[in-house]
Amino acid sequence: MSASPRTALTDRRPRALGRNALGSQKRFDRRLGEILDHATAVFCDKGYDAASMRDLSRATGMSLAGLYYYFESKEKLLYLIQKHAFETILASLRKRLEGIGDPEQRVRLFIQNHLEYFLANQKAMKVLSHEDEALKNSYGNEIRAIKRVYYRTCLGLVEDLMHRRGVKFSGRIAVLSLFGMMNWIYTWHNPRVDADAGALARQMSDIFLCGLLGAGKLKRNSRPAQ
Amino acid sequence: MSASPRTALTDRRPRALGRNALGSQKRFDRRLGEILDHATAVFCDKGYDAASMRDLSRATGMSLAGLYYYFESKEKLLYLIQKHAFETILASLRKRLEGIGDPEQRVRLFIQNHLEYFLANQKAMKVLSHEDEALKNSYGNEIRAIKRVYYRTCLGLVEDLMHRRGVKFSGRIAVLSLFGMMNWIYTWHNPRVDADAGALARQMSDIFLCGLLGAGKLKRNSRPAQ
Amino acid sequence: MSASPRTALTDRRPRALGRNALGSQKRFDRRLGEILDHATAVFCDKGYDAASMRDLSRATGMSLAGLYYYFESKEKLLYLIQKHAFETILASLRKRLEGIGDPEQRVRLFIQNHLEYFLANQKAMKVLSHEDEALKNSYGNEIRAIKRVYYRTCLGLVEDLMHRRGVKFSGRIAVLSLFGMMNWIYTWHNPRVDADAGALARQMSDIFLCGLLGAGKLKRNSRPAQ
Amino acid sequence: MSASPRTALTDRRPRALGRNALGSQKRFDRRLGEILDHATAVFCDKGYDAASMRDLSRATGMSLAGLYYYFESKEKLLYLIQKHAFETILASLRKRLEGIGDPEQRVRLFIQNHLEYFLANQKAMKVLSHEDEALKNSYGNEIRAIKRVYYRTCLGLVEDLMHRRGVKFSGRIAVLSLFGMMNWIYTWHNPRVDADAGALARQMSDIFLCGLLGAGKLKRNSRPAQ
DNA sequence: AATGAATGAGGGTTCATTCAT
DNA sequence: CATGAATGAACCCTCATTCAT
Repeated sequence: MSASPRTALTDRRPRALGRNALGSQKRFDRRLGEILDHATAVFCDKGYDAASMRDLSRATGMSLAGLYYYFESKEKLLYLIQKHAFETILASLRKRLEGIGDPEQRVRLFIQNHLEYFLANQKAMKVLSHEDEALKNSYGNEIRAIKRVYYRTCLGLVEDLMHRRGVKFSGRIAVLSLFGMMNWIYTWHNPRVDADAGALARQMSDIFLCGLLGAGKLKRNSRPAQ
Repeated sequence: MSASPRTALTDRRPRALGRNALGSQKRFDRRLGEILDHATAVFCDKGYDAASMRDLSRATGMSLAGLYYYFESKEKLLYLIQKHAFETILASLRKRLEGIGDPEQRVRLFIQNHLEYFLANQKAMKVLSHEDEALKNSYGNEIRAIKRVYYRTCLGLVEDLMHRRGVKFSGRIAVLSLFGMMNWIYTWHNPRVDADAGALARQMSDIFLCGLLGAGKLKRNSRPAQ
Repeated sequence: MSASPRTALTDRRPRALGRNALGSQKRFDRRLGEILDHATAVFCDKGYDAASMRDLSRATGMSLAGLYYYFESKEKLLYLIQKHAFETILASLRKRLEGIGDPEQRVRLFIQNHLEYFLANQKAMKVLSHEDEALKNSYGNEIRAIKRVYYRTCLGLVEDLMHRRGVKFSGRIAVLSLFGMMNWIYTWHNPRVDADAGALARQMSDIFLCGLLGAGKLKRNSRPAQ
Repeated sequence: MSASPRTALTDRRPRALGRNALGSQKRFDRRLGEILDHATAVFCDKGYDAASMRDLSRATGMSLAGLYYYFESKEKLLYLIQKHAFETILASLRKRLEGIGDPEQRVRLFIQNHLEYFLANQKAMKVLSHEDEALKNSYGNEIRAIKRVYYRTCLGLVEDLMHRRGVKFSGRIAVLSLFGMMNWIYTWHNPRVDADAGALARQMSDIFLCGLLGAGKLKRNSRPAQ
């Protein structure tokens, strides 16, 4: 995570920056990214609620009070982790979809993008999937808003495809089933045993697309449930 | 939710209970079941780690110390909830599978059984799905053992079906994808908006079965991963 | 302990006794003695404060509430144990001193009586020695009163002896040193390794008597402290 | 009471402390020593088991949580108190024995050292004597190891003396009787009534030495028990 | 830029005890 | 004669967070 571009994850710089402003800001963000990485690992292992700031202090090698120089609360840490993951995956998706016209290809691309990021950032994605309800109030609202955008993007792709193929099926059920297939991975994927992101994406795409297109041609599913 | 046999709970009580009247045993189990139900709701809402015994005390209307008369620890509560859910769903599955021979029907039945129980006991099933790693040591091992049995049952059904249809696909990926589709439901299902268990089961079965059988006939999936 | 004579250890019989009164009282006292024995063992092993009524319940095989039929409180249990021990040892001492005139023999007899009871009732005596300050208020006062009688008895014997031999030494220091020697035994005596009560009594008597009579003839101890 | 080296306490703190300023270390140790002193008083008055961390919080004027910044557990507190007492008394003993050759003088010096420390640190010594079994596992083992060294030192002095004087007596019984005499003091010594350490040491030394040397010349004790 | 020291609130759990039966 | 069920108070300990430095 710390390697990816990150621009001003937080604006909570405590005091006016002198002539060294730019370098200082950069250093701040680098340190912050490192902490975020450690926090991701700890939240992944113990769960957000069970993880303590002391665990984080130990993991980062930074003092308890030092952490609060970078983050105003434990909640904010989770918020930053989740926001960063969502924004990165969304940005990557948008770039990849540019110039791709074929609706099936676009859905396959969505799945591939999701799984590649998922397996390359398993810990962050587990935290994203598992700590879905941990954030309350404005932090939570902001994350939920991004999530909705992501969901709707997928829904658009799927409905596009169904429309082109003359298939009738509940887009909501289809998309949420797809997310289930993909996000559940964090509960079982073992890198030493299971296929890599490319193979996994192909298999899940095949199941999902054959399933959706096949099911959509059966009589009973021809009226989409709301 | 009906209670587990009393013997499981007696360890921490001052002395072994010998000659309980039958009525007393029944009353004990009824009270125990009520508490378990409240605990399920609380664990569902706040998550196991974030839920406190004081929350439970409030929810049940029983004193904090009173709870410990029925349960020796918070962990044991979660254990009993998860064990009960798994055992009930497994027992129901076995009964339903009796006398059904058609492999596709058997897979459909598995899905239907899972979703019916899932939606009829949403809170318990969220606790089962979401608190998968919360239990440690022997409690955790016991639950994981039941879970493995359940997983293997499903794997058997799916592999049976693939074999009959001459389909090649990784059974592991197929089954885990199916579980993902189904278990993810707890994150989105809204009884006022979404279809009921029967309809949902039909739709997911269609996607999964069309998907699996279709995908299994594509060239690239003809060699099962690992 | 239950084998020794015990007359109405408690008068807390809950209701009027019918025609079966005497037998009932006997049965009550027998049961009570059994419980007292178990309590002695538990207090000895864990210490009075660390021992819980649940420990006692377990040890006696009686329900928690059942214990309270025999004893009104945990404190009363300790009180009864200590009182019984002191009264028994005092009664035995008085009997043995009857008809013995020689002052040295009388002191030796005191030591022998103390150590015989100590080793025959090690657990009770550890509870007596170690939980010296655990009892408060009236229970504590009563025990302290018996203890004072016991102490003064010993002091009388020792001062008698010193007087006869023309020895000057602080009786208080002498007697309290003797009690220290004897009571400390509970911290080290191992029945499989150490001598029995008779031998031990002889050795301690020799040390104490030679010591007191020898020391009392040195110049510097000839003015007793206070 | 001076504090133990900080390293012993750092385990539970969020991260290993590296570059503490020397002044900081000193301040920490001073505070730690103050708390240890208060804890000693509280453990002395109520007993280790009956004393609560809240009692300590009250006695020190520090918050409950604040105490845990200095000590990781109640048990560790007792451990530090006992260890400090034993190590101080042992160090003092070794210094005093240097250059003293006469066996009798060496035993007298042992007694004097013990009683001087005992009366100068009555509370700590009561905690040492009375809470002998409270510490379990590794803490307990460590304290027991120091205690054994102390015991054997004394045994060596006493056996030396007996050998020089041609006296036969069980060294074990002699030494343990001496410890009994001395350690029992915490149950009765009243500074306003009783002699000071010097006088007490002289009296006890006289009793013990006259006793041992006298008893060792009586016929019956000429074969040492075990 | 980061820390040591400290805290109020709350965590899970156990306590001695009671009372209707 | 003895119990099962229940409780308020207290237990030891950890939490996220702050603030002077």
